[in-house]
Formats: sequence, structure tokens, C-alpha cells
Amino acid sequence: MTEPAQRVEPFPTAVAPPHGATVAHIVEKLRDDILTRRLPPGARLVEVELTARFIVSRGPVREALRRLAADGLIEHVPHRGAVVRRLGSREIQELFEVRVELESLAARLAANNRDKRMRARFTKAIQPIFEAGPRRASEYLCENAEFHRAIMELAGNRQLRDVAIRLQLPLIMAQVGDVLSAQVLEASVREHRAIAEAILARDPLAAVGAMRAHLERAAALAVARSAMIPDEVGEQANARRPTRTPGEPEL
Amino acid sequence: MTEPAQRVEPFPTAVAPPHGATVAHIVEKLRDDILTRRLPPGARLVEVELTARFIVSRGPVREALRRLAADGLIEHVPHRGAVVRRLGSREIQELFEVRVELESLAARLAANNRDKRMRARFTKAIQPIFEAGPRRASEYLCENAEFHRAIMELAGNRQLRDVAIRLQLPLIMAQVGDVLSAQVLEASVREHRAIAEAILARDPLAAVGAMRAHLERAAALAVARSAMIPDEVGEQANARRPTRTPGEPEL
DNA sequence: GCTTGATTATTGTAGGACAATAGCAAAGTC
DNA sequence: GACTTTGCTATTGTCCTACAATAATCAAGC
Repeated sequence: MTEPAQRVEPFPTAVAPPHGATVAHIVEKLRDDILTRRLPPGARLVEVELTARFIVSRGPVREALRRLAADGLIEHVPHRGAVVRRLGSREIQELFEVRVELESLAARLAANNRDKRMRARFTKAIQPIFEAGPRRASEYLCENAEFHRAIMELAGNRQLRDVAIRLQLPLIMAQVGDVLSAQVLEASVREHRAIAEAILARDPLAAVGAMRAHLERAAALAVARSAMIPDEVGEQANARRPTRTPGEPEL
Repeated sequence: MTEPAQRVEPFPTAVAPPHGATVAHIVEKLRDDILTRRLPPGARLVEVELTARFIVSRGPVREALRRLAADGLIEHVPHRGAVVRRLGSREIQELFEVRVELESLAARLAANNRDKRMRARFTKAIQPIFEAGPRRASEYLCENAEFHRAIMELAGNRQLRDVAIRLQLPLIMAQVGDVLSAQVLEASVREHRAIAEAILARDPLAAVGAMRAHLERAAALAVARSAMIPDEVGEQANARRPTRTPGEPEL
């Protein structure tokens, strides 16, 4: 169509984005760094360093940081700078508590949705969960995100979707998702199928029930996992380098 | 005592805020203007005009606008500027749909909370709803906001509170709250009491039920009200003044 | 009357400068 | 030797000015 030949940039971060997209570009890059833990929880984000990394002035950098803060990915400390948000087990539990309700609502709305085209799109979007065979953790993470997104889409409530996005699901996943055993993974996939089938069968009660079960199990897992971690990983690494330690981990 | 004699500023809002509070000050003022409809839905917020109104540069203004956008009070249009968000009946319905779930969760958590001190604070905070006698709409709005805030507080889930705050309850209220009849008002107060009593009685099911009923009625009212409005109020007023209409309504 | 081009209003971004502040380190005092 | 104080440094908060890019509007020409 109108898309001008998707060329692959050799250095996606180095080229100047088309104007008006500078901030979006920085946000995207930083978000990616955070979710992949290239920037671990507790890592500091200093404005001038970012202006050097991306070749931009402080304006867009600050804007990007504020946007990330609004998404809950980083935290602002008044005169100390921004740090990648660290979630304690309590916060994770609280987040899941909220998320259970929102996703249950989404499941119910999705099951009740009768729009043919939307259902068709949903069916297509969730195909991957029905594929047999084991998954790697990273694959599952994508599949999982896509699955929940598809449900939100079918639910058809834009406000719900917007709120849910800001709920750091990716953050939680990134912080606890790298320790998914094969059994847990398999169980999750099965739960996804149960949810999907209930939605496809237009059974809101079953959909809500399956979603609740799925998320409550995931919550228990995430909380247990985070409780195991001493809760200060990465703190020392970026705590305070008095004399500019050579070979900084970020950047 | 290192505190240098807390002097009281004669003009807390007019004088320059103590540094680091400039943005907060602008945000607060604009938020107030929006919620009181001094800036009606659809009103434009032009950066330079704001730099003139508050005596600040564009930096803080932009930051304030971004923060308001994050709270959902305004919307950004790429090269047109920011406008006060206008909620259609569909959006209001969707927002209430989400809010019902979040506040129900809060009611349940609050009812299950056994912390003595928090309950005491809650009891104290909701006293106003037990006062007899009719209320004026503006009084009820305050009482209502305070009541729901108190429940969120007692629920003890910080993430829930943060999410709920961003859900534009004040916006909805501001847009539909000025047409509350005496009967509706009275009914709302009674519903509040029912919710409060269920929470105080530590009956989560009753609390959730009462909350659901309360919000669903409020939602129906809000949607009906917004459907009556032609959905373009304030559009013409600030649509586009081609040659700088003298005596602009805002500011 | 419709399309096309110029104008304007407005935001997006740059870059540099200074003020304010928090935390740390060193100096001085008991 | 431990404590307090002072000064320094890193960092953000804010300001200013300027230019580029873009969307909407307006005027002219076909």
C-alpha cells in the first residue's frame, strides 16, 4: 500500500527519526532496555548521559523520562534523577490483585462480544496458543503478552485497555519471567487455552473463572519468586560511582 | 532546629513557588480550572498563552501539560496543541465499567482490612456521609470524592489507588455532577451509607454488592446525562478564532 | 467554484546558561 | 578518635532564544 518499502536500519538508534518522533523513539528504546533488563531495576538514568547516548537535547530526554514514569517503568527522585523501578513482592502482589479484576472484566466482555469481525480477528490472533510442543520462556512471554492483548482488544473497552497497559504487566513479566520452568510454562499454556475456549464459546462465567485461576496462579508464582530475591540486586552495581568507574554497564 | 522560621507567604499561589514546585503549581491550577469548568471540555491550551498566564517559560508549561495528559484531563493533538478532554457517552460508560471493578475490589479489601488504626481513620473520614439533611450538589461532590478516597485508603492497595486516581472520576463528576437532583442526591447518600456499613461490619460481599449497585446507578445516570448533551458544547466557543476574537472566554 | 500555493499559528527540538538541591568528602573541633 | 561543620560535586529544575516542521487557514489563479 502506501508503506514505502520497510527498509531495515543498520543502526536503528543512530539515525535521526523523522521529527516529531524523537521522544517516541527514546521512549521505545529505553523501554526495551528496561524490559530486557539491559537496564536492571535500580539502574540510574541520568539526563546528560541520555542526551549523549541519543544525540538529542535535554528536552526530549526529560519528556521521555516522564512518559516512562507515567507508565510506571521508572521512578523520579527529586534531585537525584530517575531510576528503573524495582518492584518488591508486596507491590507485585498488589499489582496482580488489580490486574485480576481488570483482566477478568476483559474476559467477560470478550466472551459477551458478538461482533463477528472482532471475533475473527481474535481467533486469528490467539492461534499461537494452540500450537503443540514446548516453548522457550521468551517465546511464551511474547505469546502471553499477545494473548492478553487480544482479549483486551476483543473486550472492546478502550479505557480498560489503556489502564491495563499501564499496569506494568511487561515489567512484572520481565522481572519474574526468566525462571519459568517447563512445567509452569506448560500449565500456563493450558490455562490460556481454557480461557480462549470459554471466550470462543461465549461463556463469560467460565472465561472469568479461567482467567482468575490463571492470574492467581501467576501471581503466587511471581510473589514467591520475588520473595526469593534479596530485593537489592543491581543496587550496588549502580549505587554511586564516586570517581566514574571505568566501563559502566549501561549504555 | 535547622528550620528557618516557617514564614507564611501572603500570596501562596501568586508568588513564585519555592523552586521545584513550579510545574506542580501550574498543574494544580490548570486541573482546578478544568474540574471547575472554567476551562470547558474542548478548550484549547496553547503553550505560549500559558507561559504568559503563569510567568514561566515553555519548559514547565510543557511538563505540566504532559502531566495533565497522563492523568487523562487533556489530550494532545500533534501540531494543534492540547485541548481539555471531552468525554462522550461511550467513554463514560467504558470508564464506569472499569471503575466498577476497581472500586468493588477496593470495597472488598476494605471490608477485609483488620488494621485497627486504618479502620479508625476510615471511620473518621467518612463521618460526613452520616450527617442528616440535604446537601447541595457541590457539597455532595466533595463528600463523594472523599468517601471513595477513604475506601481506597482502607483497602490498603497502593497500586489500586494509583490506578483509580487516573480514572478521571473527578472529570466525570465535573461533567455530569451539576445536574444532580435532590432525589438522586439523597439516593446517593443512602447508598454511601450502605457501603460504609457493610465495610464497617466487615462484610465484603455486602460491600461489593452495595458498591456495584451504587456505581451502576451512577453510571446509568452519567451516560443518560451525557447522551442528552449534543456532545459539542464548548466546541464552537473555542473552535477556532480566525482573527483573534477579542475577550476570549478563558484566561 | 475548485485546486494550488503562500501565510500563520503552534508545536518539536536544539543548546546553553544559571539556580537550587542532595549527598558526599574533607576539614576542623571537642 | 568521634563528631560537627563546611564546601564541593553531581544532577535536576528552570529559563531563554532560536529554528525546523507541520497543520490549518487564507489568498490567488485556473
